[in-house]
Amino acid sequence: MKRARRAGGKSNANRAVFHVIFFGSAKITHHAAPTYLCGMERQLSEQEQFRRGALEALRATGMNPFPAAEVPVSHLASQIKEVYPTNPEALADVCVAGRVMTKRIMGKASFASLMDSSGRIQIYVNRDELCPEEDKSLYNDVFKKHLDIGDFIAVKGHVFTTQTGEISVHATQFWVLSKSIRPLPVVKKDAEGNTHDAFSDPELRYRQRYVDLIVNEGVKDIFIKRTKVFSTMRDIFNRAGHLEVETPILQPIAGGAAARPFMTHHNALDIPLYLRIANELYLKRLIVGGFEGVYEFAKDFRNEGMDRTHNPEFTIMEIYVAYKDYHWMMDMTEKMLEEIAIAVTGSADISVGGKNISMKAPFARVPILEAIKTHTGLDLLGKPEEEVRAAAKSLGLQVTPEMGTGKMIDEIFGQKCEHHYVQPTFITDYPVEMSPLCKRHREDDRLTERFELFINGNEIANAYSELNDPLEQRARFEEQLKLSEKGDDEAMFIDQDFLRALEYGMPPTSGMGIGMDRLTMLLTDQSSIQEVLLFPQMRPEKTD
RNA sequence: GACUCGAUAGCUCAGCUGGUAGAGCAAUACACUUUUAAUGUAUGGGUCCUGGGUUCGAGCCCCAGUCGAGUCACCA
Repeated sequence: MKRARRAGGKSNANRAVFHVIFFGSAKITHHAAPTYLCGMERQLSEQEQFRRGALEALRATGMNPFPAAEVPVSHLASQIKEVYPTNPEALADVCVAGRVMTKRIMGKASFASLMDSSGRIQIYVNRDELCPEEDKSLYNDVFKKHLDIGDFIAVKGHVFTTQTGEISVHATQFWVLSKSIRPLPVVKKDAEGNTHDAFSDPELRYRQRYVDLIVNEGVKDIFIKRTKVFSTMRDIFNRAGHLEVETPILQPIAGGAAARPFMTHHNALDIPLYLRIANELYLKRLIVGGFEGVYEFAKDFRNEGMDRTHNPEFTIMEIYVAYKDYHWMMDMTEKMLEEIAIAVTGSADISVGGKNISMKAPFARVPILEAIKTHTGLDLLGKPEEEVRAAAKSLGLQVTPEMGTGKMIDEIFGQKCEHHYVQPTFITDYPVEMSPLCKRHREDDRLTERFELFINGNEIANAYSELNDPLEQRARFEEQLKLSEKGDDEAMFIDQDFLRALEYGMPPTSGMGIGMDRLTMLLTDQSSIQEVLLFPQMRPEKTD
């Protein structure tokens, strides 16, 4: 009953729209009446006033500038361009809908281009075909005067090619779907493909991402590719039988990483809560619980500085697989990244900032102390803290007394080695002090079974053979506590529940986190994280 | 957090030595029935980021602030 009534209402509305548009014919005078300025808190620009005038003028013809009815779209712009060259007869009666992006009026004939989700298509409108009767107001007033760049319209007609060879829709009917009352930046491209008057101010582009997506070619494509990165990775994991899960974002202890958290408060429980900085400890609890492969695309939050590669909220994919080690994880990762690169860019060879990078597996594997030896000549394997400190100083690094061996080695690698690894390289076997959640190396207990993957000099992934000895894990947390007392504000908290879980027993497990934003930056050749986030964090706009 | 650069019309940008605020696109009006950065003619459009100061006079010089970009620091 309810459904039937709704369906009936819809088709009536459809008829009503056609009726008012094609038969309404009030004489239109164009001026910006002051009535619709009443109650506006903001001074309107001249162009906004003209557009509100056009909106009222459309209403004065009896037309609804914001009709409710479903639009009977038959083709996307891209489909028309695809089909026409081989089968033009199939396009004798099409209906396309989209946003008006350009308008060229040439007296009794006009061109406009419509943009839909697939791209642009030109439409051609001829006065006497649109208005075969005496009354030419639909063309002279509605199309020529009240239709603006940015408006949504639909047109019906047949597809043809113009004298200059452009596939176009020869419109015999059109109707307004939604009026735009704010002028859009008009970005033009010339015959040589040069862009003119680009909408390029980064502040405006990020704050008004909707405008950026409309007028800047290629922006949509970055986000389509971003989604492709996620969906390809998800497919690979699902194919392997791993389970996608969700774990808490509000956590009583922000664990699993070294970072300053955002803090919030739960009113009913009257307790502080933290926004997660990682989900590692929760996913490992699930391995304890008997799942053998779990993963999550997790929004993490870190209350730290913002720059070209850091946004306060960002996305990490973490995966944990039981009975595997970090060698297995490297094998899996390199194959996966090759597959994703091909899926997203069409090739395993990608170009990043003018550099050619091969994402073809296998990737190089270099122990961190070997990397330091190669790039500094210093052999730090098994060296006591004082010797490492002296080495760091000799390399011109700032070292403080509270920095342990691990931190200093990390510093040396970061400053002197990291940027050399442009081609994908697994840096392995980090000192145990830097990796409190990672299992000791099976052959050298000063090291851990850990790797970080570097591509284009940036860290993309971080993985371990996970530490599953509950007593050693407790001891490592206690080491962190000491670091914290020494003044390291990033040292980890002790998560007692996580330790309790490990005490029940966790199978040998390998885990990895991949920075999804940075992976997307790499695969879309973007040097700023803001270009791969739809809505990057910004300071609030001033409101007056 | 430090340093550098920037903010002028809807968009992109000029603006000289401190002397009435400029261009292109967009807009408005007219012309133009296959154009495409359409074209031609005419016209309108400004809190020069904000607040102080110097000066007869500030878009421009000085001070403070806001917002953004870049570099560095921080950041597994």
